[in-house]
Amino acid sequence: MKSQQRRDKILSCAARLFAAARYDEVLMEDIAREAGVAKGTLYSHFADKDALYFAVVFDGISQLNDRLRTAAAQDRQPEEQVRAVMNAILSFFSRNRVFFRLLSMEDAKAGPGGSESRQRWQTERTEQIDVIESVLLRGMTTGDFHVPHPRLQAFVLRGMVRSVLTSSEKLSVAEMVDVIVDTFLYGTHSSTRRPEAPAP
Amino acid sequence: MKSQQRRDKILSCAARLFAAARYDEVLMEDIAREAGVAKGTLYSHFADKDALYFAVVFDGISQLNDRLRTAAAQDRQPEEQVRAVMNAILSFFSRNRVFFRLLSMEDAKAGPGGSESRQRWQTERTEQIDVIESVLLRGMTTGDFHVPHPRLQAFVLRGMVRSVLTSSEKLSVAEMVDVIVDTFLYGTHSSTRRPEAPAP
DNA sequence: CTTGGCTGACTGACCGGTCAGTCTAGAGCC
DNA sequence: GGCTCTAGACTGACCGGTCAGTCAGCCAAG
Repeated sequence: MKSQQRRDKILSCAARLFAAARYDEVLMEDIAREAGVAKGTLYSHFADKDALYFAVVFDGISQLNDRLRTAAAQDRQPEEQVRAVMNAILSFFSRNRVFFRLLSMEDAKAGPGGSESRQRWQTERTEQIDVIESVLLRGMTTGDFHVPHPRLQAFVLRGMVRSVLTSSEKLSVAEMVDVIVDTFLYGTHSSTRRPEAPAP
Repeated sequence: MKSQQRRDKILSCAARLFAAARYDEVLMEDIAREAGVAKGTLYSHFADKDALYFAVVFDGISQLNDRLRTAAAQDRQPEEQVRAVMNAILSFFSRNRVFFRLLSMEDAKAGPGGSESRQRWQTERTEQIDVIESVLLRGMTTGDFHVPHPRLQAFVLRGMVRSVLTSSEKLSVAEMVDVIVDTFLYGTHSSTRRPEAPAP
């Protein structure tokens, strides 16, 4: 087995374990056993436990951000663009529940304080907000959206993904996208009229 | 100093420390020093580190849930009730940033698996959703709201609090409530008309 | 004097990290 | 092809620091 494959195997096993238990409950030995290598081998790929942990986390968020950027890059009608972005995040996470837990946990920890890794995390997360915000801003310039606090509402929109995935309601990705976009764009007050659903 | 006071002091110091660092980075000795007691004393109030940790967490969520229930109990117009509920959560968290971090972190960990504590956590969190959902349902019976997925959208509404607090935008609690309620009820699409703001 | 809570030095399990030894792939040579 | 040699990746027993939890003694209050 090639070195790269081995490294990937370690990363994916570590991801599973870190998502399932507290940092200090996950032993380097467990990761090694799970990945089918010796403990020492972990240290020839990663400097220490922390480095391995963050390698996992950054692996996840990079994949996600790539998809996000791609989805936002296509130019379409603003509403469709919001849909595309939400769809990108939701389908990534529902394919990779492990990363959903992992990134959620990391997110909860993130704060003003900061090691180097913590700062890089901040950067990557901010980039997501930038992307979402830019979609909202574009919707404003076309006159489609009315978004008085674009940045804040970008946070809200991103947060909706987490909320929907956290609820244990069983919906398809498409349905989740619908609920989010519908709620975010058209609200839940009866006075707001949303587009008619196509007749059956 | 009375035993109860001492216990409370331990709890509040532990809360601060657990919010600021990873579980395994917080030493029982640190908590003791901070609280001005000896390490042994911790063990006369709490069975072990885990018990202390969960005491902190449940202390926080109980306080929050009390306020939430109270806020939802008053009967007013549906929109005002949503405002009141959001206001309760937001003002609690902005007064107790520590609990915000702590509960967010715990939330990210929560999942299907479960020790006894984890299950109790699940119960308390579910209660919040029940309260919020009931407010939405009531809004539907009065015809004010249009909420096709009440439970899911209760999750969304609760999640908005986190999103807004996570964004580092500096807003007052009242402003945050406005943004949340406005977005949730009236959406961000230009076709939706929200009530006129009162003239200056 | 007794009691009950507090103290903090102490213990030992535990686990991150190391490194001397082993194994393997493949280069170089006959 | 077959043989040897070497680099460097892998192994896992071991080490040593760390820290949760204990408990013998202390002290203050009744």
